[in-house]
Amino acid sequence: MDYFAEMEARIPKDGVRTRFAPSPTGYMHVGNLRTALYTWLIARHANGRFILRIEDTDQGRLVEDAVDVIYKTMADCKLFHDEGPDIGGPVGPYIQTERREIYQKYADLLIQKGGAYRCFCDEERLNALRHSGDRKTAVKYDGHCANLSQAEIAEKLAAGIPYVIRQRIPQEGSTTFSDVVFGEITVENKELDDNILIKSDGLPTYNFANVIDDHLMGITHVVRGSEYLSSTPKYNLLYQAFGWEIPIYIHCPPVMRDAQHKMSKRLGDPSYEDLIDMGYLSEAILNYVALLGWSPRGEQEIFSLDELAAVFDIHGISKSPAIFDMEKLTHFNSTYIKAMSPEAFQKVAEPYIRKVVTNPEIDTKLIAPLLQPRCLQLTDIPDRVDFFDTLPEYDTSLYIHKKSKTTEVSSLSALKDASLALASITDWSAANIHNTLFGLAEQQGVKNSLILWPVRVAVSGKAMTPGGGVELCLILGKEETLRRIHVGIEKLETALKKS
RNA sequence: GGCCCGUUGGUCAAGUGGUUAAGACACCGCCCUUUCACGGCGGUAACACGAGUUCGAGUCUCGUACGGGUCACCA
Repeated sequence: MDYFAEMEARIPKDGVRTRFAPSPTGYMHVGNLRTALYTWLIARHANGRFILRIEDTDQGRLVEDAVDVIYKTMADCKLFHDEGPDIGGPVGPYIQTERREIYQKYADLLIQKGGAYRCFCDEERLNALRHSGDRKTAVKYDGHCANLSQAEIAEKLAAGIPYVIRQRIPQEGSTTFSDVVFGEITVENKELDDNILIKSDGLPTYNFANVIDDHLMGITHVVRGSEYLSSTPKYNLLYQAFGWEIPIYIHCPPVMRDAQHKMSKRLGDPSYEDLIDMGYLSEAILNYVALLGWSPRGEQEIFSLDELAAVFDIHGISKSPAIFDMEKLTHFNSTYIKAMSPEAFQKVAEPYIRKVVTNPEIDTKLIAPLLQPRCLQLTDIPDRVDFFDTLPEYDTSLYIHKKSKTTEVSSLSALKDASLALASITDWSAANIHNTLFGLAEQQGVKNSLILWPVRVAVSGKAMTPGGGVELCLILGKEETLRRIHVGIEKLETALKKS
């Protein structure tokens, strides 16, 4: 068996195989994450295999540890791959720089078949060519080296002139391909350029590597961004030149920051890691992103990864770009937070609470349940619970609540009564605090809020708190509660004396 | 500029010739309530424009406008 037959023989031919093929940039774009998700979903839906391939052929853009970011993100999102650089597989290597030999052999084969040629043009000539037209019209490669004689080629090779390998595009006819999302697209071959397949450093460009790898790795569904739509005809010509079967194409429209611009790190848009740092849960991000450009049949919006895999249908992917809406993500996030078990929430909330609540006397296990139903992002937490540690300075106008008809005067008397009543509690439990304060209201024949509002303000110093007065008193403990109420009484007395 | 693609409320979107044009987020109002929130109920709001085909068009065709992609030894 020759080299090519051996390579062919390695290709698995058992069902759906998809691949996520990021370049290691050091972070995960939201758009990339969505592509990864869809790719994973297609494989899982079909009980197929999901492959991770690293596209690192651009030596100029190497980023330290960038591959680790990819592994970490994928694992974080539970988008586990079946084959990849770290775990191997039948059609490795899965890192493009380790496949150099393969691309070179196939490029030589393509030259033999007439589908490619060596080009010795230097940068200077190419630049001159590019600027030759009137600035507005793009200039294709002029085919200067397309028809060199064997003798000329041998001579240049012997002289050690650097060269690239270019795709030879047929001058006549047109190329049609079919995309699951965009339908059938036809372009005239004369619109296509003789793109570079192998760079002078010997590494392939995306244009070549993606075709070779997708074929050799047995990829059945090619999922990628719609920016590749216009070069897909060239890839098809490559598949044809090799006599290979063309995969199913699924081009996804971009994720936008607004109607004009793609989301971009440079414009300050958050990457996946940024969103995590902003207190979003990866499950919520994934769920939101799944629906950004794809819609299921029914009206369900909340899906676990497994549920998504079960219902995901590539025909539901939309053609038009979608604008990323942070507010809707936030909605998904709060929904996921509410759905967590109290234990799970306690665990993720703990570090955020402890950022500001350093007093070891305070039990975070009592705080977390108050936070859970009203937490949109985990990063909301510190600002909401900081008062447990130290009572903030506050203005007595907080005691005035129009709806409950509380005033500074009524609050002063409520606090005095509450202070007395609470002081007599021996067993500091939620039930006892509740009965004491509500009993007070009943006994005085006033609305509950007339007592509870001032108590809550006095112990928190805030207009907004997680939980009501009873919960806060319980968490703070008897001593601290009474101390804070006395602070409140003094504040009110001073304020009232002034006026 | 050439080529390719897209266009349903502010946003995500359903819709495949006949619908009161779904649903979700956001927004507004009401209710509940020991605050805010949560929750419940209700509301405002859309087929880019113009021709054509058809008894009938968001759905088909053409054009216009607007927007995007692409035209690298980047992916």
